[in-house]
Amino acid sequence: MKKITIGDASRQSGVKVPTIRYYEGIGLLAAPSRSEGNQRSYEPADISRLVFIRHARELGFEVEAIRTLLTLQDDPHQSCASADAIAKARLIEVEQRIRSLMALKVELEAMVEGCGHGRVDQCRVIEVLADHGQCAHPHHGLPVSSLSVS
Amino acid sequence: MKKITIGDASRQSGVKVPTIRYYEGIGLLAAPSRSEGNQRSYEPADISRLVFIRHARELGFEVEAIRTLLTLQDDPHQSCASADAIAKARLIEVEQRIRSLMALKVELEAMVEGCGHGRVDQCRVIEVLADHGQCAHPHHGLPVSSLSVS
DNA sequence: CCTACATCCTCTAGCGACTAGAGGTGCAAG
DNA sequence: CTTGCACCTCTAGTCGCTAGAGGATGTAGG
Repeated sequence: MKKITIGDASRQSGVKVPTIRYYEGIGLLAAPSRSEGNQRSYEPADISRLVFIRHARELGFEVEAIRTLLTLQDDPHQSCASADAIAKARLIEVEQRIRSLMALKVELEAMVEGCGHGRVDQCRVIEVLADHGQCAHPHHGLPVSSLSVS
Repeated sequence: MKKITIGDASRQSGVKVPTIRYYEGIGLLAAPSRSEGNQRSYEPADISRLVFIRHARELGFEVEAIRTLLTLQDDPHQSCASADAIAKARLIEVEQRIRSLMALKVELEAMVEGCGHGRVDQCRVIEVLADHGQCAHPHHGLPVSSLSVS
């Protein structure tokens, strides 16, 4: 048995070292055995689990959803209805988010296009922001709190 | 002059009461005058500023970008090149985010469709998550850290 | 065997943009 | 005068990490 250090686990899974420790802390990944010098030593199964987690995160699943998906994976005789429901919910979220972003895109394009590159008092960017009534769409349908840049 | 309470300011602007106080704390909104009983008393101009901020947040602008946009608005003789640049940068972000989400949508649809609604050991949702090689696309192009649900 | 140096360890604090709650005060209606 | 809501300040929590301090371990070369 060759021992997999946390650094190797990171390179093999694509999950950063501090993130692996973080996942252990929140109980997404079981605490691995330790070397004599107290260093974490992973098994190939842990790498698979990390890849699973990373992929799910890339797909935008929340940690709590991933926790559920992982317990499902651990017990393959269960019905996969929950996994299906989680994926479907995420799909709906993604579709809604795409629609919202499309509306934003239209509005941002109008702002940028309308800007005559002059002074601020003629700038459509500033103007549109100050007066929501000028929007192409009445609203974008998202609570302010739910916005993210990325 | 009728005094506008923070509650009225909230209702008129669509920004929640604690968020208004938060914006004051981070210097996005000037501290208003106070009533005898130490309660905030807003002017109509403050409401406009809050509407501006809310709209910009709805469009996904970061607080720091909004801070810049607000200083531009406060000095209308400046060139609006910065405002234009901020809006353009945001537009590019939105376009990239839409592309990423479209890729996710394709993958999630394949997962959901492939699920035979049986047991977990035949579930494509779990399977795809465990093995990134099964993805339609090699990757989604986003760092894990940049993902958000909304 | 000694020294570098990378990698590992734990722990705490910070990010952005709020949100929730505790514990207390102001104010307007009945 | 009391009820009850809206307001006040302050601290701490949310999510999913990320950064840094300060120290221990492991490995490769001399």
